[in-house]
Formats: sequence, C-alpha cells, structure tokens
Amino acid sequence: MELNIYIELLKNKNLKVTQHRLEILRFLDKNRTHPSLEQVYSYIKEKFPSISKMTVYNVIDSLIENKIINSMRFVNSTELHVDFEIDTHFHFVCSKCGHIYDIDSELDLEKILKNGGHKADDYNVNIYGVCKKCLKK
Amino acid sequence: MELNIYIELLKNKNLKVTQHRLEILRFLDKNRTHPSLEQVYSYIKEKFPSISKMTVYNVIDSLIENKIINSMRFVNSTELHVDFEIDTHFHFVCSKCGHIYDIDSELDLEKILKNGGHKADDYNVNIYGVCKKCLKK
DNA sequence: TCTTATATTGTAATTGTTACAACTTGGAGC
DNA sequence: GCTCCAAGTTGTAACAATTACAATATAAGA
Ligand SMILES: [Mn+2]
Ligand SMILES: [Mn+2]
Ligand SMILES: [Zn+2]
Ligand SMILES: [Zn+2]
Repeated sequence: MELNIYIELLKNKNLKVTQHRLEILRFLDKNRTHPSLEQVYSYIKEKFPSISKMTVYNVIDSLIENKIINSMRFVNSTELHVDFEIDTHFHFVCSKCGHIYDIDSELDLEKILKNGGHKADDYNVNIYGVCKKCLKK
Repeated sequence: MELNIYIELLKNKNLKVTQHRLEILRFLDKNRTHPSLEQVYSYIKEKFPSISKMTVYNVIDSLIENKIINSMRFVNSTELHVDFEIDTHFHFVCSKCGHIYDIDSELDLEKILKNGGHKADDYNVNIYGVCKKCLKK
C-alpha cells in the first residue's frame, strides 16, 4: 500500500504517524499545485470535517521543519505556499492565471556565494511573468 | 540638491511629487536594509507624525507598480520588504541575526526558461542560511 | 487662481498567523 | 492488549498584515 511511503517519511524523522499528517502528505503529493495553507485546510476539512485549522498549521510546520516538504512565499500573495517536492527547482508565477509552474533548474551556490563566507541551507527562486497558455490568448 | 534625483524618478513615471513619496524614497535610498512596511512607517512617522499607515501602503504600492523600487517576501517573515535597488541581484537571509545581504549575481532567464514559452518580467532569488558574522561566534 | 485627477486619511473589515492551555492520541514498554 | 507519557490536536482569542472604501486634501497643468 502506497501510504507506506508517507509513513516512512514520518518515521525517518521520528514524527508520530497521524491520520492528519498522512492525509496532508498524500494531498500534497497528488496535488503539486503549491497550495496555500487555506487550500490545504479546505481540502482536508472534507476528509476530517472536525479538523482545526491549527492542526493544519502544526502539521505543515512539522513537515517543513523536518524538511519533508518545502515552503515559499510570493510577492503578490500574502500567504505561505507549500510543495511536496523538496528537490531543488525554481517556480514561475503567472500574473494572469495565477498558476505556479515548476521550472527545472538549480543555482550553483558555491559560485554565487564564492568567498562571501556565508553558509547556505536552502533557497527559493521565483520568476514572475505571463505563462505560455495566457500568452496565447 | 540631491532631492532632484527622487523628483525625477517620480516625474518620469508621471507620479505626483509629494513630500511623503520623496521622504520614503530618500529613506529607502539611504537605508539599504530591505525594511518591511512597518519599518518604513516607523521611520516616516518621525518626520510626518500625522501620516497614515495607508499612505505608506499607497506610496510603496505606487513605487513598486512603477518599478521605481523592488519588493520581496521571505519564507520566515509575514510581511513585504522593499528595496531601493532595482538592478538584478539576489538576497541572503541569515537565520541567526535576520540580516538581509545583497548578493551580486543574476539569473540567465533565457537559458532557464528555454523553449518553455513563458514570458518573464521579474524574479526574486532568496538564499537562506547563516551569515559570515554569525558563523564566527 | 481654478480645476481636476491623484494622493492622503481614518476607520473598519478581512485575512493570515501565533499563543496558549486543556484535552486527546500514537506508540513504546510491559 | 493495557498503561503511560511525550507529542499532537483543538478551540478560542489575540495579534499582525493587508485591503476596502468613502471623505477630504493637494499637486500640477491650464
Ligand atoms: Mn514546485
Ligand atoms: Mn537588495
Ligand atoms: Zn497564465
Ligand atoms: Zn547573521
């Protein structure tokens, strides 16, 4: 059963395996649209009508903190967005349709931070513009 | 008089030259620390004690919209930050001291978006980690 | 100086996030 | 399985960032 994937992700980080965490992980895995917390909450509420929004915040926090998922903010949005994909990639945000595209690319941090002395853990690259689809209209 | 620089920036975009806009521009030019709106408001209130926070939002909005200044959000902060510098560069955010460093680098958008069909206007690169100074402690 | 489009203001509403304390539950050890 | 406790969940309330809006004031062109 595929749920085992998520169970392992959690166990590897010594996180308790709860129904909420499993369902949120599954949702994020199947929906790679970079949903906001509100969107995660809307979805999860259908499965667990009595779930608290605080639980969504808590679950997401623990997943981010343990690097099981990624998070990002965009200039034009006031809320945190999350991404099941943790491997390095960029994002393209369309100002017309709002869609957030994955862009397969990565930074050469070594080169960029050359002799600057800073130690990087992570990064986000957000590109803003008009997407292919919207350009065709 | 140096204020002329800011007056021209505004006139070139057909924006009215107001004391508030001038003072906010001067503040951002002299303080390249990527302040949040709250920080801009705190400062400007000393010069214009009766200024409304809404004016700060309006001024900043108009400056961003007209590409006179830049704006960005960081995953660990809930508020918009602004930057007088509009030329392309990256940012490094220290998780210890919170300082936001400018990193002199740029993306090769052509290469990154190759045949993807999207049209980019702008981008933000945020790198997270521990800065030089904090590493020395 | 007059006029008008634009900017400012204050207030209130909305939205996103955090704090906290009481209650519940997963899973380790028996 | 049963017991126990650390970790997770819940609800509520506070707080913070942002937006909406309508009334008033002002910059700048005629
Ligand atoms: Mn992604
Ligand atoms: Mn900068
Ligand atoms: Zn689009
Ligand atoms: Zn630091």
